[in-house]
Amino acid sequence: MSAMSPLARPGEIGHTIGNVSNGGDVATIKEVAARAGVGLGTASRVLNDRGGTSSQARRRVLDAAEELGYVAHGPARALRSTRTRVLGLVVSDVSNPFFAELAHAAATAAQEHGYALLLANSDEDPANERAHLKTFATQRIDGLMITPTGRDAGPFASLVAERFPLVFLDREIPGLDVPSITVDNATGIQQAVNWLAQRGRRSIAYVGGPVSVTTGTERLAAFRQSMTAAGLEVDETLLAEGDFRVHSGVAAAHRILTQGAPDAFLSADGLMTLGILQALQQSQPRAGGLDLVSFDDSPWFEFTTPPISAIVNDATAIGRSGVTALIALLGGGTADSIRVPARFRARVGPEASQPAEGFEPVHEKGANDASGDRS
Amino acid sequence: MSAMSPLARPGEIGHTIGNVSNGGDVATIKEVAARAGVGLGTASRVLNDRGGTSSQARRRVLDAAEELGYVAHGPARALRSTRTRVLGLVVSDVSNPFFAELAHAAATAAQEHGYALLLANSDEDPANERAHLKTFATQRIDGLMITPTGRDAGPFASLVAERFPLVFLDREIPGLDVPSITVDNATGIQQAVNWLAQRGRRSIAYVGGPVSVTTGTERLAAFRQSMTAAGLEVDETLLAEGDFRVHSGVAAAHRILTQGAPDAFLSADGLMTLGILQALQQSQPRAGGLDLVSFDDSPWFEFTTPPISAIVNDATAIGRSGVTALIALLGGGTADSIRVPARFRARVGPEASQPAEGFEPVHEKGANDASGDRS
DNA sequence: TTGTACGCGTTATCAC
DNA sequence: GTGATAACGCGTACAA
Repeated sequence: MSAMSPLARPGEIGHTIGNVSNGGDVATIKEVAARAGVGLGTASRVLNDRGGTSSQARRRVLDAAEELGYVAHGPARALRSTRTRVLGLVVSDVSNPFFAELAHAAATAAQEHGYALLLANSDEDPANERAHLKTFATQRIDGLMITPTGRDAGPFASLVAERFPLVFLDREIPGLDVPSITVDNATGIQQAVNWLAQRGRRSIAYVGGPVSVTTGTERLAAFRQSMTAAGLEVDETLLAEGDFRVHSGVAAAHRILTQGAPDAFLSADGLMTLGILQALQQSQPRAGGLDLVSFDDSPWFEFTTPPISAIVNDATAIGRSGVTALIALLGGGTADSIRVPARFRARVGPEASQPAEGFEPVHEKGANDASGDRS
Repeated sequence: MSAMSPLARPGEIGHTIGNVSNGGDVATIKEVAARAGVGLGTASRVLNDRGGTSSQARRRVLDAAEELGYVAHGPARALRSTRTRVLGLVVSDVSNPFFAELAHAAATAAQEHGYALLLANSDEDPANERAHLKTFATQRIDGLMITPTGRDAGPFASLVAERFPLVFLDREIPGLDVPSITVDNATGIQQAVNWLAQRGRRSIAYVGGPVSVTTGTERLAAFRQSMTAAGLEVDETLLAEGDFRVHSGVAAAHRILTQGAPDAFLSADGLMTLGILQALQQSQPRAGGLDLVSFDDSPWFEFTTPPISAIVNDATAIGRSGVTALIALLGGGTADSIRVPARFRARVGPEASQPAEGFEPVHEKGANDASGDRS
């Protein structure tokens, strides 16, 4: 059945995608050339828009391609050109809203540049990460974006040595000269701490990420520094190291609440924030209230008790910028590392009514424009 | 530089992934064979674990491959075998938590079966969908999973005619004989409506999805039927059609609240639920309270006012089952359509204290185990 | 401007 | 058990 199936519209995909169940009998460029009555080279030139062809031949080739439903054979093309038009994205965990938004942006941007996107989740396991890199290597992706797990340069050393197009997203590996698109952790944390300090909070608990990744270490360092700068003391018993997952937030908060009585919690990531919230519900409400601040924003932070203030981490910007940087690398150029700005979004309940000046208040009903309505 | 870069560990990916910036000088199977002192066929047989080789030759080939850092060339392999070991997933929008979880499960399952996963977002636009199918076709994916946008069989007709491995996820195209993994919309909605009825709610507003997709129509039909079965009347002014995005939930709720005074809202998807919640905050709280129920669960539903009850839509099961079905198709077998069970999770605030019997109460603090802590 | 021949890396089919 | 060799679909240098 090399004829088009009756239901298929001309120019549609369809029969051209088949390769397994059927005989893989898709029109080849050779057949297109034959039908157009031209040589193979001419057909190739026309289909790749490379000029040097008579408009007559061009017409005939395009018509033939249309009629046969020709779709270029990527693997064959890749074999010749050493380019697959496929990018790879290894993310910690797409089911984390931050990475989901990042993946959405990256996929869209890749598509805009004519690239397909292979997705994989490391789930914070270096073994998974290695396996995915191997898979991607076999697929011969043209470039790689990754949120690296761990601080080990090993898995990337050879890529760097070969100057393979590589971009780190959200995190980086210290000492490796690889373009990275990261958020401005320090400023974000600092704004949050300052805001808490202005509100009179003095005993601030901090639930950080794993020190094995830069987002873990940078945010923790920023917290310490910001506390000192604000004239507050860091109580080591109010510090916990989580793993960017919900449960670690629960556990951390429970432990902290056992050992002390903080008047605020600062969390290094959205999922742990959820965990902290769960733990808080199970504890006695503190007189004087308690502020909760999260790295990573979510639209529902507005609706909890207490409302959750956030350091807005622009995943879309990181995803898009990552693709842009990678495309530059692919073109043989260079790409600079980028620090995406973070901005603090204060949210307070109706009872605590004096807003600290200089911060964006969002507790008026309906003033929330970043409502997660994206598409 | 066909020698291994010094930093690379043996067996690591690395230089084998390079193909653009460097000369693409990766060890080929031919070089492996030469170094092992065997023929090309023997090398291929060993590297593909196809037996029929002496253990001696086997050893030599594996050693040579290790030393050269050989990684199979997927495109070349695909050219010959007509199999890419790549699956495609087109999802409505990965930044929607439901689809994010689905994508996570699908990617993991694919990896377990030795497949890579191409991801794309249709963003509910048929034009995007077509473009992605075209891209996937060019890449010669082995099989496709998709949450179809619209009811038009056109884009899939030729795939079906060719018996191309195809599975619908979450939705389906009526009249098309394609295995689908969908949730049991009817039962889920029915449980929700019954629960609301038992709580004495009589004026229930419904914010549905677009009627252009089966999740939109099925859930709406189930709502009407369940209302009737529960002895309740459907007030047409309390019905709205949204588009599965936040803003449509806001708009729908505003319109409904202008025209009537429902004592409950039922939403066909998690994002619209968020929108409804936003709208509710801007309106006068209703005496007697108001129940909010959402198709799709989220861990934070526990913490809002009012708490949000949910019809739990198991995205992980859908994603995993989709891959399983696709793998069966790839093996030349058949796959049955599956209806994943939905279960209702009631959540009520502390003030409304008489729980309806027969439903799972989750408002006790800390009883929430499905806390979104996945990885 | 056009057609032809070669080779990309791999697997499958043969004789040996 | 093993090693040549043909083919997969395509881009391109080269000849015409």
